[in-house]
Amino acid sequence: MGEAAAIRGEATRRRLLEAAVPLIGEAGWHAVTTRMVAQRAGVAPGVVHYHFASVTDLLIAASAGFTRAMLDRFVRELAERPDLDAGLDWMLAEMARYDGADPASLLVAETYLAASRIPRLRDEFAELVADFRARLAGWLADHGAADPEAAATVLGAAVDGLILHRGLDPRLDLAALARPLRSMLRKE
Amino acid sequence: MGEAAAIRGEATRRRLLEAAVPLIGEAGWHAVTTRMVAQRAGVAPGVVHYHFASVTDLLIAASAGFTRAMLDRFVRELAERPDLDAGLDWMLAEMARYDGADPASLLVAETYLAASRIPRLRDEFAELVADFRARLAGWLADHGAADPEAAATVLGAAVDGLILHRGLDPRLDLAALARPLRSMLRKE
DNA sequence: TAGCGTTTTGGGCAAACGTCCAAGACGCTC
DNA sequence: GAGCGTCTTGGACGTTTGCCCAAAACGCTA
Repeated sequence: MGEAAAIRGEATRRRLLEAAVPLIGEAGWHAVTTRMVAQRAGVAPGVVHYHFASVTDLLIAASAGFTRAMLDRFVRELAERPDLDAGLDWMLAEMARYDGADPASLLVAETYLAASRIPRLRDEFAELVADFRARLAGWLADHGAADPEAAATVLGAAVDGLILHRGLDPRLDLAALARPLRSMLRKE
Repeated sequence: MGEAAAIRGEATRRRLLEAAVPLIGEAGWHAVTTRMVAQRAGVAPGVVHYHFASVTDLLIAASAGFTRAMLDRFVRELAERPDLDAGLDWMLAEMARYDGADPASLLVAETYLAASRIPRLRDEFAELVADFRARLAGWLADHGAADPEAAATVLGAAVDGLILHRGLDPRLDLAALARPLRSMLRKE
């Protein structure tokens, strides 16, 4: 049988996913079309519906995959910071790499919205975020933060919110936020 | 001249805006169509392009108008709270009224995203949010909060972020967040 | 009542959409 | 080289979109 063809097909599938990721951010979830994805992936338009049942299916797979990898990397790198202050500073520096209008930031925001209308995506995304929050709370607890569960919730929400706000005003000074965040985590 | 006609026309224009507001939240910015808005407003499809140059124009006017009124009310009611703790509790209670999947929450999120792609909307929305942040910082300063500028930024971002997160998990306990937020605002 | 300015109507138009499909291309086994 | 399974192609289909426009409706003035 055509084993090489199957491998090549898998590569095409992956290229479609990789092409879809920046497009969701650039054009918006609803504005991504089959032809758009196919063109950026360098394949014929019809190939999308060979590998995916629908455009929505492709977008769900692409956005969930990207977000999962992103959060994973975030938590993994955070774990390497020695204490709360270093972790906080790293988080703020990490966020400074995104201006809120880049494809990665926009993809996450688009996925939040799409999730509110696609149950399957909401379930998957909710699990991702809950897992992220739990791991963040664990790290906070391990490093002596006060009220780690609630603090992780506020911190996680603030990260998403700040990314949105930076889309409106990229000059927003993230480093200046270290002080109030530190107070929040300080015990007693 | 037809003065009554002009008044009636203005009423129709307002009805189109009012019809567009929930639709942006329900269907999503890109999914709102002329015929959809016209039907909900109870008018013929063509009337949209009589009162607005384009669908995008209508959506910009509708979303900006709604957001402005919402933030205004928020700041006005917050000003009535006597101290930081009462203000914080009120904010959390206010947010609990939205489950993150209601049209109002979704409209705000949709507007953030649309703003990233429509310069005119971004400018208008950025001004709204900056003004809100400044007024929130003013209230915090008046009531003795530490680092009011930075705290207002974190607080404002956390509100938006929490609304997004509640769309994924409506059971998220907002009242439990009062403690870390209080710590953040505490002086010293 | 006739004329005028404004608003409203409902259908028409080209363009773009998601999806499908018959035909071809490719690599593999006999 | 023939046959087979998988992947790829490019165009066709019906639907829906934003926008436009001639005609009708309306309230007003003269």
